[in-house]
Amino acid sequence: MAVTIRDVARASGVHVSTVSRTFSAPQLVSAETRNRVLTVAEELGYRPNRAARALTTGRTHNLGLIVADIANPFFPPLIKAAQAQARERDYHVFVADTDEDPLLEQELIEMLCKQVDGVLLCSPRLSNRVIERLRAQVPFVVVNRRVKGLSTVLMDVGQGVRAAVEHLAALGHRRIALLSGPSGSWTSEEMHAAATAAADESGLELTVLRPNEPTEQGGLAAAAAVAGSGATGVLCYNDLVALGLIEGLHERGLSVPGDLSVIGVDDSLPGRLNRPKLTTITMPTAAAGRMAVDLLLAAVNAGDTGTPTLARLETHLIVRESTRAAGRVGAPLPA
Amino acid sequence: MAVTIRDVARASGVHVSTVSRTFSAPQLVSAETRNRVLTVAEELGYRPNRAARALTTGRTHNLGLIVADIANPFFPPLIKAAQAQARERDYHVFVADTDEDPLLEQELIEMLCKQVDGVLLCSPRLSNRVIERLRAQVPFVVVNRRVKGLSTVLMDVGQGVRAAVEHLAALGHRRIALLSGPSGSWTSEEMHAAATAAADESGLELTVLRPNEPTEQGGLAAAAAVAGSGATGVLCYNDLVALGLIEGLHERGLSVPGDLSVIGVDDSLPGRLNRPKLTTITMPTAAAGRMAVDLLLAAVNAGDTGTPTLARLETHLIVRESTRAAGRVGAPLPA
DNA sequence: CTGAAAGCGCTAACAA
DNA sequence: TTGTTAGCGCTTTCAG
Repeated sequence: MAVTIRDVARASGVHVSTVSRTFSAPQLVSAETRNRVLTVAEELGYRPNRAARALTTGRTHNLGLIVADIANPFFPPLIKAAQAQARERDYHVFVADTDEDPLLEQELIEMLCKQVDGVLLCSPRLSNRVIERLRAQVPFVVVNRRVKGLSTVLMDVGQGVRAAVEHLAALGHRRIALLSGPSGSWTSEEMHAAATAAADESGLELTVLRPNEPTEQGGLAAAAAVAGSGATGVLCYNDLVALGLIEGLHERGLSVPGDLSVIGVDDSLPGRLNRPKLTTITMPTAAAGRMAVDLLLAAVNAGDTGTPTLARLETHLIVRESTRAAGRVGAPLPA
Repeated sequence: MAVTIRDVARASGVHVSTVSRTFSAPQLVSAETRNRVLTVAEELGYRPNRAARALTTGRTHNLGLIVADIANPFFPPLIKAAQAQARERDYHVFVADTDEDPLLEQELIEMLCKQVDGVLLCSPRLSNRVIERLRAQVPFVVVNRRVKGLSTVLMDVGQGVRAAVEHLAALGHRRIALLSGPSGSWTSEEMHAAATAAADESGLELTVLRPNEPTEQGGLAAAAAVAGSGATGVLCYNDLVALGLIEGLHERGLSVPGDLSVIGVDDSLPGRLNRPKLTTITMPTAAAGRMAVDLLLAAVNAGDTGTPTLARLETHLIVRESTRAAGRVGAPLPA
């Protein structure tokens, strides 16, 4: 086995508790001994064993990050930002993928919770009831979902959706469609509510098509329904769905933005690289990841006494090339 | 604090060691007591504390997974597969992102190694020397890099590269370019070697442009050089670079596949969704992730006695829409 | 088959 | 400022 605190104590001629202090409360140790211990520790390649430390302190310095699908391009920037932020705070993060399965999600939380100080739940599919039961075991922070009493990071997709609907209206579209996401998705509900209200205000006719898988297949599968709906502008649950839809429309001889305008959500890499470049709603995933970690750490440190924080992050419409004035095939791109 | 083994022991009227056995060596406990303990444990919601267990057994049942950039679409499928496989084996995985920084990579390994039974290094940028020093601390398995004495999963990109070069030759291209990747990348070296050999065999003139950032920016930045090179066929380090290159070529009024044929590597989501759909070399990332976990677990269980395994996974050329016969603008797609 | 006891590596009172 | 002493939750001999 590796070098322990005892080896360092022996080699530097002090008691283990002094070595311990050197690392966890350096100011309680004289500069002289501290330096000696540090030198010896360095020479021996000593690293405190965090698992052992966790046993006495009750703090593992680990976080759990649970996402529905790592391969969905929405998540990687969030994961990346979260683990970077965590590392900055001297925390490590377990990443687990639920495959969009609520049961697996719950099981993962229960498996992980003994090993972490807190869990970050991203767009969870779990029912609020279950989440509230689980929170007795471990602090949670939730991203893109509202759970009473929990700190939350929300990406205010409604904002972007309103802008998107207005954008479509300004381009002269009269009938629009919304390809919503999986049931249980907070984001999808928000989009629905915002789109309904905004369509109403702009006097647009809105068709809601749902539910759809949050993948390119979902979009592809919805192409027929969209084509049959008479809508000329489509707002999709995410970029992948939008891209799949464009593909499916293409197969039917319909062009984007020539025949239909399509808008995605996420501002993901595939959308940015697509041709036509996808008009989309930004989701500040990296910022959300960082913020969620900070809120989680705050919750961890506050114990049960802390008041939950609600962070609302702005989203924006980014107009690119997949939207265009209605009914004028070949018309120039909007300025 | 949560419910411990002691609570279960008390509530079921047995000694803690019996409870312990019930979970870690059930066959040593009579069916009757076992059931009683299990029932009580269930009722109390008891979960063994893995950190405490690790202290005595020396096994954390955790793995570390270190990648250069989570946001690079090459990695998410690998991460997803690895953590799924690990969970299957009752392991959890820490995911850490090095931002392509060798120093950070080393630091992460050292921070993590006390908490994990083994580390999965994906396309590491670390020098072999450092890796060999570190392996004294913790078992490693390496993906897409050869390190003497370590179990390794290699995606045999050379195979795909040869097919790609032959494909280009068959399409009538005479001058081709290779946009290689970052220095220190094993994959890039392999591509270089294979491309050189294959170009030679096919009588093609090969220009190597390097190094390039493994991102769309890298491809974008290389567009001028590619345009100036006189090559009509380009093989890129990965799909992102290829997509960036296509973009940059476009800005210069050059079309793909009309004027130039472009091939990527990875078969990533953005490449599949791009228009033209990218001709690319598959990288079996999911299979690699699963296999790497199994090799790592084997190494963990074998201790120092095990012989390292070398797994070579096949790669293939997938011809899609970004390649076309040379010099015949507007010619039909190849069958 | 079960209990007792020691100890994994570390921290946290408490004394000195 | 440092050493002493007790554990944290669990496994693992060793007896019984």
